[in-house]
Amino acid sequence: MFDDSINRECANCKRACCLKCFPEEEASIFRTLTADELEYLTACKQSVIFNPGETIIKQNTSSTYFVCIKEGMAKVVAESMKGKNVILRLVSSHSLVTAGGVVSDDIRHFTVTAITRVECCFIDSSKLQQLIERNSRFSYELLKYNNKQNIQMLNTLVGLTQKYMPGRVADTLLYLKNNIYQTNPFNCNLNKQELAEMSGMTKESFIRSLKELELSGIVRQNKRQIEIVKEDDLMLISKNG
Amino acid sequence: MFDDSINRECANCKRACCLKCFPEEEASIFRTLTADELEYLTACKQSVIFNPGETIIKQNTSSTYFVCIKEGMAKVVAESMKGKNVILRLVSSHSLVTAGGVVSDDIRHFTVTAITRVECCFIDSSKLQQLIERNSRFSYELLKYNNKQNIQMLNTLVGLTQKYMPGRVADTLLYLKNNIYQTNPFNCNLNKQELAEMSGMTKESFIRSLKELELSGIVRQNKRQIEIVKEDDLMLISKNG
DNA sequence: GGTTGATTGATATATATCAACTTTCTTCTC
DNA sequence: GAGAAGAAAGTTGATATATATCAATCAACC
Repeated sequence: MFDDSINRECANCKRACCLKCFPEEEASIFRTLTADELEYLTACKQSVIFNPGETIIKQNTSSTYFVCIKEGMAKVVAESMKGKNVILRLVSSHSLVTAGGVVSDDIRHFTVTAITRVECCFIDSSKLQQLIERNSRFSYELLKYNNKQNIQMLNTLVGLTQKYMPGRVADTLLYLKNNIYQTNPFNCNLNKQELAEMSGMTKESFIRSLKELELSGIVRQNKRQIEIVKEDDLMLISKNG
Repeated sequence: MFDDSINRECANCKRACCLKCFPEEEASIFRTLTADELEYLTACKQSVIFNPGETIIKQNTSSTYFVCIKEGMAKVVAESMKGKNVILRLVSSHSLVTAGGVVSDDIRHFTVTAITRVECCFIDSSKLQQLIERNSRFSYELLKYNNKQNIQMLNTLVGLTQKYMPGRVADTLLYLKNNIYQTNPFNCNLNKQELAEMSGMTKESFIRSLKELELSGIVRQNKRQIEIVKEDDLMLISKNG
């Protein structure tokens, strides 16, 4: 889709300046920026590559950067005591990741870890503040984006606290199909531990619950490929908790 | 603190126009507004009074208003299927309540119900959008406010999904003392059912868990008055889940 | 005196934990 | 590049436990 040579150049140089990170066609927050503003935002940004398993942002650390994912997939994790984690959502290309900080404080409120190889850019968060000053449409989009995440988090909260395991597993599967992979038999690049952390349970419980769905003929799985066979039934399970 | 006659007038007239709703001394989002902008925002706002138990905002309904609490206390509730609710937070004087909508969509994502007698104002949400256009500091504060709520929700999510009952009860009690009543033996105007809904459990479980804390001498309770006797111990329980 | 909220007890159940085992992936060696 | 050895991930079963549910009693309050 993009000029490959530019992408490769961008990936290699430490202080890349390619605007391709923010494609105009995308329904991105950044589409509200003028060429000048985009130039300002992306000048001197740091392009970094992470390998699977590497930490991109670490919870409870202080930072004055925010991150834009250019390529690959990462998980947004809330770490609690005793290594019990909750995966809040997955982020991929063109996602803006502020990790809860940036505007309210400089503390990262969750950890972001690469699942696949991730190409991303670190941009100084003060630039965001400058742009909010200048461009009200940008502020508005940012606010909208924030709000959406808030609502998503609300739904996650209600789901995790009120639904039984089958409902939570159904939610995770539907989220993966509809929001992440967007194909039906999808090749899941998350392990069972991670899927369990998305569903608020132990991996053993997740496996058992998923197997139930398999035995009912609602889903099919082969290694890491998952197929939702009876989506209506799965949605019913999601709804009835 | 305020001129009583104005307050009374404001409470009585259906289309009140008093600016006292947004006191300058308060650390309010509205302090960033100019006199003109504040005038614009508050002109023609609807002042309404709700009795305890009455619904101020109803989840899943569409609305083009947002609410400012002038006086009293209300609970922000996420309703799930089968009457299982989660109380997300309590709001009182000078709280801005958008119920998850306003900027992203016009759908209310949770219910707001009066606990005490509540005086509040309904303001057209399009005005908010106008002010975001005009005043970047206001946008910034709004964004900050949104972010804070996001982080609070995150903490709630992690607490409710990862902690055992004693930890969740401890969280609720500390929240009430530190953020809501701000006195130590506080007179709680929530019933046990509501306290349970704040802690993600049934009322029976909440009562039992609270009694444990009472028997350990960590809290004391007399009717609806709750006193936190050993705050350090309670914080430890909150921390260790 | 009846309705509502609070409390306690007995029991059921969803889910976690622990442990064993199997499969798949990785890496090293020849 | 094939096969062996080791590590990691996945799976299954038995058991423990946190929490919900149901039912009954008790206290408070119009």
